[in-house]
This record gives sequence, C-alpha cells and structure tokens, in this order.
Amino acid sequence: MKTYTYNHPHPAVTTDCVIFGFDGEKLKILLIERGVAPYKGCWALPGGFLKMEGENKDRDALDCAKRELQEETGLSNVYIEQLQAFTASNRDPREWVITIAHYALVRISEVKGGDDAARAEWKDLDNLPALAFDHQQIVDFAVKRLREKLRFEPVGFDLLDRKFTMTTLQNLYEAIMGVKYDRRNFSKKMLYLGLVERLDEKVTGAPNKAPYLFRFNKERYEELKIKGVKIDF
Amino acid sequence: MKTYTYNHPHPAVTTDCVIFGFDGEKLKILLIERGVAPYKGCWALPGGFLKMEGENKDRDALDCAKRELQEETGLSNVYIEQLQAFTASNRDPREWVITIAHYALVRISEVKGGDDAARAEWKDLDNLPALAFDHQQIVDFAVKRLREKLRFEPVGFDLLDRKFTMTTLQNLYEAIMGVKYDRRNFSKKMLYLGLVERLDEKVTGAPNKAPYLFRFNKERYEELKIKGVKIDF
DNA sequence: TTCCCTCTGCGTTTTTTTTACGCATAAATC
DNA sequence: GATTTATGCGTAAAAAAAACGCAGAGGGAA
Repeated sequence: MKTYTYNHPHPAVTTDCVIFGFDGEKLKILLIERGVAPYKGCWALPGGFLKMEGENKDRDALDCAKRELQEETGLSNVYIEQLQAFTASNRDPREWVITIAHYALVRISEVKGGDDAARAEWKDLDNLPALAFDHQQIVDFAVKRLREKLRFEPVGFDLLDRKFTMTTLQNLYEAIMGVKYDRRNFSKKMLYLGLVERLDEKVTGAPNKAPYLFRFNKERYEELKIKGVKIDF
Repeated sequence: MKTYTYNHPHPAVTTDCVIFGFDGEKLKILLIERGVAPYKGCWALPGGFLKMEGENKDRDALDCAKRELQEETGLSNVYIEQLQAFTASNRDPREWVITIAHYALVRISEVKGGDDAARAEWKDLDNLPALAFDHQQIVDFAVKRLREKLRFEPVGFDLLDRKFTMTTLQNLYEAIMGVKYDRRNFSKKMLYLGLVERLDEKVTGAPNKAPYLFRFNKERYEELKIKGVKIDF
C-alpha cells in the first residue's frame, strides 16, 4: 500500500456541504445516512476527503465540495460558497480531521438522486435527526450565514423555481429568517425594489383568488448589489 | 529525523491572522517581514503551522492563531475570529499548504513588540507593500468581513481606547467603511442608540472648541445585539 | 488684545422608509 | 347562491434617515 511521509504531522482535510432546499413551505437540507464507522447509521452532511492526487484531483477545497455536491445531486451549476473550517482536534475519533464546510443553494425540483441516492434524503431544517461529528454545529453556522446573506441578496434566485407566487417567496423569507412579515408590505417592497416582476400568468386550483406568478429580475438585482442596497425587513 | 506517515496524502495546515489596529486616523494591519524563503524579504501576515504535538499543542485552529497573535503582540485577550480557509493547491510553492485565516482587533497602544518584534510593523491598510503568498487576497477578504461586522456590531470596542472623541469614532467608521458621514447625524445616532455615553472630560490642545470624551456602554451594546439591531448608516 | 480660522455642540426641517391596517374581489367548496 | 379563503390594491400614521443652519470655544497670528 502506498504511503505518504512528512517531516511534520499533517491533519487530514475533508470538505462538507450544507445543501439547502425549499419545498414552498419549509427549508430543508440534504443529508446522507452513513454506511460506515464512525457514526455508522447516523445522518451526516455530504462530504469527503480532499483529493490531492490522481487524474481529476481537486485544485482547492471548493473544487472538492463541488465534486461532492455533483455526486450527490447531479447538479453542477449551483450557488456554493465556503462557510469556514471546523478544526477541533477531537472532532473525528480516527485522527485530526479538519473539515472545510460549505453551503449550497439548490432547487429541490432539479435534484436527481446522485450516484448513491439511496442514502440521501431531504430533511426539515427545524426537525433534524441526530447528526454525526460536529455537523449540527456546522448546520447552525450555515443557517446563521444564510440569514446574513439574505439581508443583502435575494437567495430566492437559487432556491425557487423560475416562476413563483408572492406568497411562496414570502414563505421562503419567513422560513429562513424565522419571523413573520405583513403580506401586503412584503409584496409592496419586493415590487418597489424591482427585484421581482409580475407575469401575466395566474395559478388556479386553490380555493381562493388566483395569485399572479412572479419571476426575479436578474439585471435589477445586479444593479442593486453594486449600489449596496440592503434587502431587509 | 522524525517523520509522519499516512495512507492518504495530507496537506500542511497553517493559520494566518489579519491584525487590525486604528491610530485615530487610519486603519492599519500588523505585518511581518519574512526572513526565510519562500518570499524572503516580503511582508506577510503573522502565522505559522498548526502545532499537532508537544506540550502545548493546539486544540484547534483558533488556538493556533491566538498563539501566533500572542507571540507577535503580547496580547492574549483580544477579539479574534476565523475568516475562512484559503486552500488553493498552488498557494505555497513548497507543498499543498492550507491556511485558516483569522482576523483580530487590537488596540495599537496596548501592543508591545512580540518575541521577534524587530520584523513586525504596522502598515496603512490603504498603502500596503507587496505581500507574500495569497496574503493580499486574505487581507481583502478580512476588510470585507470587517465591514459586514461593523454593520451589526460597534467594533470600536476593540479598536479604540476606553475614552475617545466622537470625531475619532467617526474616523474609525469612515476608515473601515470607506465612506463619509455627516458629523452631526453620526453623533446623533450614536447617542440616540445609547452605544456611547458622554463623559465630563474634554480634550484641549487643538485649535478649536474642546471636544468631549465618550466611552462605550457595554450593557447597552449587549442589549442591542440580542435584539438584533442594525448599527448602520 | 483682537481678529481669524477651525472644529464642536445643539438644533430644525425635509424627505424617505417602515409599519399598521382597511376593504373589495376572485376562486373553490358546500 | 352563500361561504370561506387568500389575493390585490390602497391609505394613513409613525419612525428613521438625510440635509443643513448657526452660535461657541479653543488656539494661532497680527
């Protein structure tokens, strides 16, 4: 068996990814049921070791996280960003394993089971099973970061389908921020900022007035981002 | 020579720290002139390898960064936080070296030369020398983070002396955010929020009306932080 | 001393943004 | 056709932000 020798001790390095999705009502994350020790049978974030050699080795941690994400969801062009490293020396019982945590925003509807789909499952964020390692801590951190991000960027771009109702968008905001907004003021602000534009389509089927569909205005969003506007409630 | 052997390749791991200081006018960071290759003679962020063994080995990356900070500034109870990991496989010519970047806020007046002070120097943030490795990128990232932080927390707590004038506080805000505020509105808001309180002391010496001194109200600050108030302009 | 320059402290007014809430209406159910 | 439910559009009050006026202290210069 090939071995690798250094003059100083080196920690192992993995990446993990908190993959957020939204089903129209609740915020969810994609978890994997571990098939091997440690924490066998526990649910865990998708992740794996940094690939430092071989044909398609990783050039950096983001590369590695994207590879894991692709394997698990089949998606390759999604929003993904590094959270931070989790480095406690005892976080893995085997050896000192540093993990570089990331988070991604995906459309649940676009996710197809990955290479080993059988063990991947969307779980409600507000009702997670016990997680392996320090993954609960990572998830908490990711939620905190997502909330901060939402104050400056409409993350709905990446979590919602192209067309959506105003109520769905508001549900998303409320699910992420954990608070309630006034329906009329929410709509007014979204429209006023120009972030969403109304389509001439409506959704029927529900026992109420048929709501319009909306879509994001990417140009307007880029414009606001440069100006540094806060998209805040 | 002792060696360390693994079944998979492991990257080396360091921590680096962007140490911010404020001299009343400009934002500064503490840099070290490198005495050894690579980048010998270049300026670099204080940092070093994760200590994985020995008597006082690090328990995590933060531990390591604090140790470096203490060595360089003599300070041990300062604000320090992880930024994120920088992981490009080619960022160090020697081998794959991941660095976990941190940033710290210190009072320049409290910093005494560290163990190897001769090579440490405060540099104006807006006029940095060429930096080693990807350290310029790390600094840029740290500034970005500091700006975000300032929107929700009065970082002056950690960067200013206990007593300061309103103008000094405003200078700090302007130095960090890179914009100008109206003097009267700035003061009004700070006082209105209750974050600072006026003392009965004034500063004489300058050819103008003697300004009052102020100090932070820590209790009020904690109160606002829990309520999630944005301290924003 | 007196004039002058600078920056401070304490205002006011205007504009913009946020918050609170009223009400008629369309779609489905009974 | 009546009822229920959530939608679309609107207004008024409250709060926050932005713009700006002005007298005054403290030192320097004539």
